Amino acid sequence: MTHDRPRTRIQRRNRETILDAALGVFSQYGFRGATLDQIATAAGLSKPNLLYYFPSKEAIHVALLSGLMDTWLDPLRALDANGAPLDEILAYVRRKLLMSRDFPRESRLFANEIIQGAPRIRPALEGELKTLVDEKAALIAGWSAAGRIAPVDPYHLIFSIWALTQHYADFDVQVRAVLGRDRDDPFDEAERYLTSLFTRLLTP
Amino acid sequence: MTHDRPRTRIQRRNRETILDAALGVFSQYGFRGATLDQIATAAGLSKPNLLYYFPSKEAIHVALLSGLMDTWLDPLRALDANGAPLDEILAYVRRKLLMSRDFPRESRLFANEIIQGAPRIRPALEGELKTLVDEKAALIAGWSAAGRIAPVDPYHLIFSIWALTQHYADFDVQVRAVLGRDRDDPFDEAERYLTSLFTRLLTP
DNA sequence: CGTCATCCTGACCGTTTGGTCAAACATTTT
DNA sequence: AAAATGTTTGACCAAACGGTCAGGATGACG
Repeated sequence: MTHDRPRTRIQRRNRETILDAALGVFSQYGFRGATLDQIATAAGLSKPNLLYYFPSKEAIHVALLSGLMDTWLDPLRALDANGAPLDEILAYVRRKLLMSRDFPRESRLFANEIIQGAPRIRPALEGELKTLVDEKAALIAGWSAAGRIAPVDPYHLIFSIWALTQHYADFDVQVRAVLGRDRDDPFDEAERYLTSLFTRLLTP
Repeated sequence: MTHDRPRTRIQRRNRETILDAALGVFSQYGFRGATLDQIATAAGLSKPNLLYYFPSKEAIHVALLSGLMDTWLDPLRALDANGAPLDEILAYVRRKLLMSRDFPRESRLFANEIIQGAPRIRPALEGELKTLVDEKAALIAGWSAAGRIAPVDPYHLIFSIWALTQHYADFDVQVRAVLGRDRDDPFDEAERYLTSLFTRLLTP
């Protein structure tokens, strides 16, 4: 059984190779659209060898998703109650946008899962995710009530940060098609635009 | 050959039934993840009968996408150069949000296609879509330069409208999971929030 | 070097997939 | 009512799918 925690370096290396390859395939085609052969080819391994490291296709997908959820929420977790409200939120936007730029495959994997109805991570959405958002929404509502930022619905503020930042990862093809070739990097432009947007929105 | 324009009522009815069923399946599982059997079952027809009306799985997908593109751009097309700038943009946001509420499957179909790298509609993105956005971006830039709305990057303004409105369709499951059961309809809340957001952003 | 656990693969299996086809059934036209 | 046209299906096919397995190759280690 190699399906527990990895014991050797080969296991660690190959499991990582597989997850990296699977991330690329799953994020593009979704769970049902991805095939073990695609993943195996991308990983440079044989199909039976994949199944030596993971018991099934679904196990690979689950491993990716559960590993992802934590990373994905980190930027929000770092929202600090002791910081300056506007700066904290702008910093959060920036962190989230950087994740879109540096981990677009992860963003698309997540998007695929949600669009599909979140069959595998619904519990995490209603548990872990909701708990964290509730907590941070309360924090933002506090800032709002104290007049330190303009009054906003904190939940929809968070949604709008997710939507705006993830859009540049998930819809990258569309963004680049519309902007054309001879422009600045979309992510640089987005950072300026989003900073300005949220500054205007939240300044009391 | 029934693959040209429909001639009889039965053809018109069945083609529509098939497209409606296919929309549900493709929008949830993506092109590769969807199966003809799923579509056939959803449509209440036999699989060979599907292929009597459409030559292939891909033909169904293409029929959906090409029919969609026009509908999808209509709200933006209606942005009127002669209207009051802020009202025009707010009305556009509202139209787009209504489409997310009333046609979430279409939104997800589109999202799936883009996330996948737009293999079937890239030309439309770089042609039809880009042309329309360029035109409307110029209009918005004009309003901006004339001081009728606050200065903004018109392209990213349009992106942000897309991102914010489509988020409520594509990530519906997540939105509802986070908001919980005992709240207002997410789309009503979103309308108030987005109206306020764009008003603050664009008021000079 | 030997040995033992780990790692890898070719061949294979049952099922599902997109698609075909001849023939049956239904409808319209004459 | 008969002929012609349009619609539907059961049976079928080759390819692709997720997964298994016996056994060979490769490494770790005394």
